[in-house]
Amino acid sequence: MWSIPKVAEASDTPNATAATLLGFLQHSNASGYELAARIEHSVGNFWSVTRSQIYRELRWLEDAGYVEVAGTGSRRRRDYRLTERGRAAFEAWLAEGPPPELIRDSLLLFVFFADSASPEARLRVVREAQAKHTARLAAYRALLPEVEPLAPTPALTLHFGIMYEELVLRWLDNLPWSRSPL
Amino acid sequence: MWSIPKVAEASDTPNATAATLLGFLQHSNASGYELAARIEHSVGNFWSVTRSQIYRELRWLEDAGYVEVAGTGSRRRRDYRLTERGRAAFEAWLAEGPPPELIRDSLLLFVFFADSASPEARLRVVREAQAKHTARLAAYRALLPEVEPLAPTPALTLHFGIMYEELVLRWLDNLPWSRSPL
DNA sequence: GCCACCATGTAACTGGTTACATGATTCG
DNA sequence: CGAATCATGTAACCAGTTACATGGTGGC
Repeated sequence: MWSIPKVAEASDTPNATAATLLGFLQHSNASGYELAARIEHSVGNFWSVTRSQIYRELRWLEDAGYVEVAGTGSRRRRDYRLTERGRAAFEAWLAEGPPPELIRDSLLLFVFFADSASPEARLRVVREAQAKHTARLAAYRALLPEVEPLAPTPALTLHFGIMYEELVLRWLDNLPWSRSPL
Repeated sequence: MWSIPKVAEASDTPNATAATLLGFLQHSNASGYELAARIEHSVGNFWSVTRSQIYRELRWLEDAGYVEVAGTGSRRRRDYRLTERGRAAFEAWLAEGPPPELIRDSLLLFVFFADSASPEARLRVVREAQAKHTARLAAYRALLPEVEPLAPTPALTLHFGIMYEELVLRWLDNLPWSRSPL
């Protein structure tokens, strides 16, 4: 028995982060920096992407022929344009659909182990989480009337964000040690 | 101006995954394999940890003096015991509290871009997500009566899971294309 | 006694984050 | 004009996932 020789076939399907870039390049050309800025305030709320990643993926996308340099600016700025193949790759990514996701939240980890934590720590953690999530909820609510008329489909994710923050706050409120003053 | 010489000070605070191992070792000694099994069905629902990681962190924890080999079994099995310093490190981790987490969910990414997807893809994605989350919800509900009496604090995370799955299902149900038969 | 499966672990890769570098621009 | 800040990007590190390896065990 011989092992099947492994053809080093570079995968040609973009990962979710690369696909995000393709998605944003549909509308207009942009540099990595611009993409970062646009992403941060929209998708960034539920799909964090850092600039480092963006540049890496842009290089990869260029190698794959999914984007091309549309122009170059001062300092080392390069603007990218979506190619036809890139558009197709984006549509293929959409057609495939997202893999099932799991929650991954260290606040839950803390609560899981909360019996081992001091009452002070428990209370402080809950208070901090409440502050954080209250702020996010307010930010999402403020955003909604701006976003919804212009972009109803993306706004569906904002609705999710709002429902989620409300849920977390309800849950925090009902933690047994969240009311007792130590 | 000289740059400050960087002392290669290996950080001594465990990351959340390592802390999880310490948390589980509080009750009883265990091998990496056992830890993996215990974690998978409890914390694993909201803090996924693979065996590879576990072994890496165990080596690190041993180097740091937070766990020690308590015995060795067949094949290369090694059972670990929490040390006093390890217990202290776990408590320190708890006292510090979790960093604020962000949602990261590619289903939301899909919905964000859903205007570019085909109606078939939209419908299929929603249906698959509904199936997945319905199954999880059922599993959590089935687990609750077992877990809650024995471990009420950990069960709080199960409550969260249930509320979360219900929320996702509600949201999916209300997506504009989720009802229309294409 | 061998085959299938379970227990146990390592290695390699991918993706995400943090830290750093450096060229323009604005403003007091 | 010099300092602060913004725009742009690279490099190094860390954590998570996938794929592989190998030693025991229990049933036929």
